[in-house]
Amino acid sequence: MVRQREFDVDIALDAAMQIYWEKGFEATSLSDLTSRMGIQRPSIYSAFGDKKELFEAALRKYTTYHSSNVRAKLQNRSSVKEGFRTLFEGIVEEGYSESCNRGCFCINTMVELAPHDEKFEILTREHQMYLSAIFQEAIERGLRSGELETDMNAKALAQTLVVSLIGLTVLMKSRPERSFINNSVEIILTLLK
Amino acid sequence: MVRQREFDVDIALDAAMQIYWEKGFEATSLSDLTSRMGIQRPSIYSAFGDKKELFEAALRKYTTYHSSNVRAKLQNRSSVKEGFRTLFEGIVEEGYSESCNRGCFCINTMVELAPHDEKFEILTREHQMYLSAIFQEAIERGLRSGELETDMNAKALAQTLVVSLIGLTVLMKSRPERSFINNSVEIILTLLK
DNA sequence: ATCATAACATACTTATCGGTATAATATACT
DNA sequence: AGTATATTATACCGATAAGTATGTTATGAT
Repeated sequence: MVRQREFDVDIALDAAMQIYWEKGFEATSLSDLTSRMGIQRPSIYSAFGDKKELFEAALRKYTTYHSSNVRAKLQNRSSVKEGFRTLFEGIVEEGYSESCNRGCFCINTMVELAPHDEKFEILTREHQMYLSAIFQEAIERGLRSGELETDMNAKALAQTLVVSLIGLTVLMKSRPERSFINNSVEIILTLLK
Repeated sequence: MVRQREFDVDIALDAAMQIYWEKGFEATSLSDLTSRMGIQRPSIYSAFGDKKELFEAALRKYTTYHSSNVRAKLQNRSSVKEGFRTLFEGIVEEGYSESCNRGCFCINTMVELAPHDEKFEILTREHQMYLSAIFQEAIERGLRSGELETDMNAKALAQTLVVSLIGLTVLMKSRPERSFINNSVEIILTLLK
């Protein structure tokens, strides 16, 4: 039965993700969304629900995409240290190259919505926990292979690297001098020894 | 000549700071501002300019207040290490105790406005640079007194602590388990040795 | 006491906000 | 072919956004 949808839900959601990522929840209007997604207002409501539900779907899409991205960066290297270096330096390069520094959609949401909306407090927290688990696995791999010989707890170290990555990502938004960032990255990476 | 202002500009600005700090720029309406500041709309415009100029004034007030707060925490201790511990643990306690976790107004602005408004990119960057300088002074004091004997560059170390503090402050918005934060703080503070 | 001036409270303007009612259109099933 | 149903585009809704015009009130200078 019935007429079928003319747009691809996943492509539309990706477009929504891009604009929410760039502008945040409040600063993005439904007109922004319709023009970027290439569909009309009622199509958004029927496919995704209201503005906030669409935002949640976009953020969920982002976190899965981001998780697998991070995992890939850490796994596609034989050296764990090099994996983390690639990850951290990637954030830095991205920050300096893009004209508008979007940063990390999840971190942006942690700042904008988590304090006022429990759903996003949980969603963003869980993503950070997941990243921490990915980091921990990588560190434990390095310990087993003998590449790392730190006496620090792998979990605690992973958590610290998550905190550092958040700090770097956020600080990049103010476009500080490269030396500031480079200095920090070097010291953070010395934790992996 | 002429009628004199019935409200205290500084008190009104403080009220504006509180609400902007709590809700951010976009989510704060002029009605929010008038009710919290206790003055009428035209009074805001005549005393502070438009919504964004008021925001800028509020942020400037915050950064000076915040800088001196941080400086005090680091200086009112004989031990530099204890000073940093007080600072970091203060952020953590604040985050868990407040019902709405406002975090740091400057960091919030770095995320919300810096990527889209050069004025705030500069303003927020300069505040972080200033904090870094305060941190560096404290570290150098510790080196001179013999309390610290790190072989790391004091400036680079200060910059790393700024990055870590940003990361902690932001992550607190998702209210992670205490152990996550405590682990991180301990490892970050081991950089000071 | 009068006058010039600026702060005040009220009420308004224009634009845009998020969200929806409506009617036309297209498709799958009988 | 006809019918039921969901999608589409258009146009609209009330509410609220930021910002301002207006007339009243208070004060310092003459």
